[in-house]
Amino acid sequence: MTAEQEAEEKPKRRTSCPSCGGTSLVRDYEHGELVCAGCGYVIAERIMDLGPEWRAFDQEQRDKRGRVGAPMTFTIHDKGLSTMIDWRDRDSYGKDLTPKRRAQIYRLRKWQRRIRVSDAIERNLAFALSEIDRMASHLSLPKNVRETAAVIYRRAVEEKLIRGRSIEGVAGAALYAACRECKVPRTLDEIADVSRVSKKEISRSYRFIARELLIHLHPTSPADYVPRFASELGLSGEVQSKAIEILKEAVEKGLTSGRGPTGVTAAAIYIAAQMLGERRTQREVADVARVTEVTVRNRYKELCERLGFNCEKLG
DNA sequence: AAGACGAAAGTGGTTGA
DNA sequence: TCAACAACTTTCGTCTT
Repeated sequence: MTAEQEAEEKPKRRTSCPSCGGTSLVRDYEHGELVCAGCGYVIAERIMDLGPEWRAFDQEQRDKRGRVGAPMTFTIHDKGLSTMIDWRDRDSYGKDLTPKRRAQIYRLRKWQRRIRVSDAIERNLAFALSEIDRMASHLSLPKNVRETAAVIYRRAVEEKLIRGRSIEGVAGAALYAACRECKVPRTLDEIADVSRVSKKEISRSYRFIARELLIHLHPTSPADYVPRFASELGLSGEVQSKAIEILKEAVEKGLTSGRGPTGVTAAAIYIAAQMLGERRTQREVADVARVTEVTVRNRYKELCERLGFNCEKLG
């Protein structure tokens, strides 16, 4: 049995190296790999890091860095997490404060009260922005996309579009819009995967804020998906350019309108890879593009027919 | 045996009355 | 609000490499 076949059998957990038989396996979380310490054989990729993302060298640090404690509550305005200025006019040693100090503390308390009122909006914003950031890092999105998403979200707040909608939904929608605006498109599915809400909710929010904020994005160009899909398939730069070339022609002939851009992209990559002898199966291409083989096939057929490729001779 | 192909029925979202 | 509709998916059987 080959290593690949063994790796396919998911439920099994590897305890020994299929290459050298060694039993000391190392989890390399930095690269997300399970590696044999003996021979360096990479047994599994994309393993999940189950531990915290921080490191601690002693108990004190662990206590400090651990975030698992009493649950946050959303019913208290500040989720019970904010620092409160004590009402007693004592310092931390329990001594009385000087009159001057007391006056200063009084002013601080006053401001804390005031700030809390406008805090409702800020709180909403802070939560949404951290949510955007969380999703963006799951999707490995660059900073400019996060910034754009944040700007869109802020505008949505200013226009009072959040009311009646979930913060997560709008955050997802903002991120989706930002991705498209920055020409690093992610599909709604991908956003939904890292979001806490459904795809439906995100798309509803997206349509709504896009209309209200007068964001009109051009329909996503299939070519924008090429680099990501191609690199996920481990295809060369030549294949990418070829795919983009094919797509350009397809756009000119109107083969893309009304079609899902990902399906068209998948087909173009499939053809390009075949032409340049870096053949990938329809299944592989379909998987990275998150469409079905059938869709790849249909687009592929159309492209071949209309662009005059000879399907039979491609392989 | 895996991959490619195609038919047919099903699904979720859009559109227009 | 509802039905019609196009795109896409799911499923499954057959053909090809």
